[in-house]
Amino acid sequence: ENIFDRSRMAPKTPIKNEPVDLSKQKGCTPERNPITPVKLVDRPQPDPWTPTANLKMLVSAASPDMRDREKKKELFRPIENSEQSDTPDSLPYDTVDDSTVDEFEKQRPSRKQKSLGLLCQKFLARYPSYPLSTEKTTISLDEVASILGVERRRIYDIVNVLESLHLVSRVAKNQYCWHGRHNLNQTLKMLQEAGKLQYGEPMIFFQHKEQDLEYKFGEQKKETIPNSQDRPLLDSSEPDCTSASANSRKDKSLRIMSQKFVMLFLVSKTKIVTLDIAAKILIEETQDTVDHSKFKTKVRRLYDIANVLTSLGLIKKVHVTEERGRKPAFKWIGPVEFPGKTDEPRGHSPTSDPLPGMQRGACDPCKISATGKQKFTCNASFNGAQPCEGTRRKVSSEPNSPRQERQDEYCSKMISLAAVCRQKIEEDTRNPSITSPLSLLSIPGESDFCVNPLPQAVFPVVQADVPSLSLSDGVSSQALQPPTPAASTTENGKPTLLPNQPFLCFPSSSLFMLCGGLQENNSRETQPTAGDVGSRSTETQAALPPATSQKRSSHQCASPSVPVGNEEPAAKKQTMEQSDVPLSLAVPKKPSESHKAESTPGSGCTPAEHLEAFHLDLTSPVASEGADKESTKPLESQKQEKWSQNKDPDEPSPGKEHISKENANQPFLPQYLYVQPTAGLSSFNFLFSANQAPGAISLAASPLPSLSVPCVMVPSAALASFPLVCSPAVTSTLSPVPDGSFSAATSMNFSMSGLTSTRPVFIGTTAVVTPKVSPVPSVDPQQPSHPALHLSPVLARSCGAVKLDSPVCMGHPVTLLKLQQPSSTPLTPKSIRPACHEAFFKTPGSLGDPIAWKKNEGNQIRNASSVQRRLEISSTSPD
DNA sequence: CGATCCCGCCACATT
DNA sequence: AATGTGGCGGGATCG
Repeated sequence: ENIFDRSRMAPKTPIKNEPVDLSKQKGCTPERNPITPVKLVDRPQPDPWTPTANLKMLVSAASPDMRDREKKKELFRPIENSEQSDTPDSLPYDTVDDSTVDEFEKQRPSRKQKSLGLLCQKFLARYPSYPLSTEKTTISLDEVASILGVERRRIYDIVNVLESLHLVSRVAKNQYCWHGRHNLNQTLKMLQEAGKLQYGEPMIFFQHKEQDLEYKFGEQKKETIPNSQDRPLLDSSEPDCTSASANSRKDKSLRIMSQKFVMLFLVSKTKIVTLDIAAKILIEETQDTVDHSKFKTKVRRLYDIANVLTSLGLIKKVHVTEERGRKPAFKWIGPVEFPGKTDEPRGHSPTSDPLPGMQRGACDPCKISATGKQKFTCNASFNGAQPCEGTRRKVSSEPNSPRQERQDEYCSKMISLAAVCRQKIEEDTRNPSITSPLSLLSIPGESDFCVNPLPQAVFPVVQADVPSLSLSDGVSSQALQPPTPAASTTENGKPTLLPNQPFLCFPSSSLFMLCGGLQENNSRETQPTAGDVGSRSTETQAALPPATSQKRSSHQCASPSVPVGNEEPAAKKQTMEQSDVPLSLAVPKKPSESHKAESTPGSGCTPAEHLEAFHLDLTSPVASEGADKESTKPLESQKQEKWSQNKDPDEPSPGKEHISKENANQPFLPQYLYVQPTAGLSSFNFLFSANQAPGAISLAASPLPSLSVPCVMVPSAALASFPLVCSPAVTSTLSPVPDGSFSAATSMNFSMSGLTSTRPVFIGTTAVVTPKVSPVPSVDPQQPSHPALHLSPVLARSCGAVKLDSPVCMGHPVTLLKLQQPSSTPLTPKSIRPACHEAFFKTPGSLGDPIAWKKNEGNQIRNASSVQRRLEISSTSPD
């Protein structure tokens, strides 16, 4: 196209030649000449100029119209430059010129293409999220500006925000140093703490009135202001800069604003901040007084900041329905809890990862690195201390996906499910014994989706709920009650575990691992990571639906994510069907002390890293969406089924139970491996017990011991969000806890929790519960071996072929459900399965080649919208 | 028509 | 003074 234009332009241009802004031209890459022979100005050389330059030249020369067009084009070029269109000939255009031209141009250039958010993504794509420490990446503003085809001014907008989060630091004039997200969590934590100080605790920014949320800041703000000034908070970290002088300038208002803005999110309970509120707060004025103009300006800046944060995957745009109507707002989808503290559980939501492509290399590495780094291992784990290491970071990928659309649907579904679940749950919960249902929550993301539509307080609810579930710890204790009726889906959604049950549910997110005995676990981070990329969307899916609160039956698991548990070969089928639900793991053992530990924030344990990766994935809305749907339906059906099933303990959650049993049986290994889901898997995570068979499974990647297996799958999504819990391992290794007790779980959670969010995963020790009974529906629960076997096979397959559907299915928790209730299957299965399948695939792949997977699948996946995938999957499932 | 937010002028800071 | 930074808000575009 450009070509065309150029050609057209050429004539004119040459003549004028004016000055054009060469300045801008800079370093563009030289293009091929193909096109343009146009003589650029003086220099005949076609090539030399970069596309941009040419354009500019032309533009200047050209009429205004032309300019615009040109500009637009320019934008593209940098990015894609080459698309030469071929035809210069395309007469049509030429002839038509104007009209035609316009069209073209219109297409391209839209204003959005130049948006700061997009620009920021491009910018971020150039650097690895987690650069090796060894490499120091310096960023030249001029260079970047030219490469990206924008004026330097725009780069400042991006860099200033990034700097506020310490992703970059200014080293010299025109030079910035890229740090990546390694310290992001730390920075966020600081901001959160600073925010608390300033703003006071959790604010109540909003209160949601029942359904609608409102945010009121009013008063709360007040305080903020005072402090706000202080930059110290913000930057305390930034030392360098500081040089004294620094303060003075107006400085950095953008930087400061950015930090404050982030703080608002971190302090907010709902994690949603409306623009106007933020603007008011940031303005310092507490009151409305502010002049309108000032307010307006502030809002403008906030948009700039929000675009960058959105690109970073830390927030996403949502709308809040208030009294007056809907207001633009942003929801925090980044990590919420930082190791030390507990905040709210959920935090992230979905992010899509559109970017992946962009980042490509970078991403992978990052992820990988991340994974590698961390492991979330909880070493101590079970024993009380939990030393977990991991940092968790959530990384978010970039949001952006369009896909969200579907979310709504999901949301609605979820909601309904949630409601149902809730009821059930409530009922279930009643039993005190059970602590709470667990919910998995996978869903944080969901809420997002929902949010808009649902006024209800989904968010709030969710958050609260989640915590409650968990067991432990401190995590979130706050919220405990599940219940709000209103609570939206999320609550429900999460899979709750039943108290007694021995299972754990994990959210779908990707990763985590647990270790029972082992401390280390291995996490396979890499895979997970990979998963993120590829599967992100999918992953989340699993998480969602948590609703089931059912008691013991596997349902729980199922609900949100799909857990899978089973897997026998034969079983596979079954399993597959089950799919969606999150898995629950059952871990029989108990952990002894762990709980306590858990209670603590778990700073240590979390597997941050993995999480991070996951988060990314998780975050993506898309994923969540998917999850929701899947989960939802299933849930419902499940519920019913479950209910019925509940009766039969045995059948129901096969996977889980047996697992648990197995675990019980095998006490040995407490360890589990966690495998992150890869993209495909997204939802599920697998846990393997260390013990088992020998190498049955070897994960490709992982070093871990191969485990044989008894694995548990956990939905990845959930995990990400939530802290995982590890059950104590199994058996005895740890101290034996009473079976029933949660302790084990707790402990597990604990560690996990630290990580992530609040949501916890639970693992119940339960073995107790039904091990016998329930034992897994799927196959034989009883036989521990099976599981192992199953898994292994699966794994093997996965590795080998990865594709296997069936295997996959098996793994998933879902299966469990199905097993229990065949009837239900139909519904659920579909939805579920898909997920499962994917998950499996991915997983396996991940195991084998995580990376490869990503690429392959990821791409594919990406291509297809999540929805599509689902559909596809679902279709498949039927068989 | 309100929400977004691109664009780039221009002031202030730094060199 | 030149150049780097970045506040700021007009007004175009989007939805």
